[in-house]
Amino acid sequence: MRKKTRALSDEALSLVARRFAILSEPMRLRLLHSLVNGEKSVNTLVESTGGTQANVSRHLQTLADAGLVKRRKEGLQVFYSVADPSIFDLCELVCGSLEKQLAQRASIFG
Amino acid sequence: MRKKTRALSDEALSLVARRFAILSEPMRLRLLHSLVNGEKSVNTLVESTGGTQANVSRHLQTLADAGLVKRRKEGLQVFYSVADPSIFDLCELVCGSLEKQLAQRASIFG
DNA sequence: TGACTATATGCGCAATGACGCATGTAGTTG
DNA sequence: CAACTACATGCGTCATTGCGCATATAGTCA
Repeated sequence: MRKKTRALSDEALSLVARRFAILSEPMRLRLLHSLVNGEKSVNTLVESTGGTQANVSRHLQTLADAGLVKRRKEGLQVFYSVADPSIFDLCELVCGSLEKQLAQRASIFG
Repeated sequence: MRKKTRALSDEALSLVARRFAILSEPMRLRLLHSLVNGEKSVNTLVESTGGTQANVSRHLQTLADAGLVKRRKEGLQVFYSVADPSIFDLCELVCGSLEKQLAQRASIFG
């Protein structure tokens, strides 16, 4: 081994960045959160998130393309479910970090 | 408690999304990776990442605004260091998830 | 003060992505 | 087949953001 940590390959970096980008949209986070207790149909998700049908569908497509959710068709309806539970670990880590930051800021201001 | 998980507030959702957005840029990930072993000056980071000075500076600004890195000025130079090590946990989680996905795809095709 | 170095920033361009609207497609039921 | 439902998608628009270029600022040294 020459360099212990050689320059990260552009591809690897792009993959990781892309994964974070998928999670950088409030509506997609909302959808994932709605799916935390199991699969739901698109219509159910539309109602629980308050988004338009078109927008919800597109975001679900994005999540599915990234492999974060799974699609299951049953008759007229399509059910989506979380394919990669590690997403929630990610969100918890971020939330914890944000809480720490807010707590610090709060202590600064009083 | 009425609803165990009430609709996530827009503000909270935006904060989390914003945090993910910060991490969704390859150059910023590269910068953070360069900082894994301790603080570095902007010039050092320019060299180790291969970016332009202006671009590196701006990305560092973005990371600093988000509270992910700390700024320390010493004479002419400015040293940046990781302020929130949980970032690396995030990246490892994502990498692990991506590896799993790739392994699955590989097994499908071969 | 003036020259030099290290870093930051204003500006313009190009690419990306989210959204709404309308429409397309698949499946069900009569 | 026609009508209906659930979902997907093409298109146009708008806002955001990354980048390069040039320039500004801050600190050092002669």
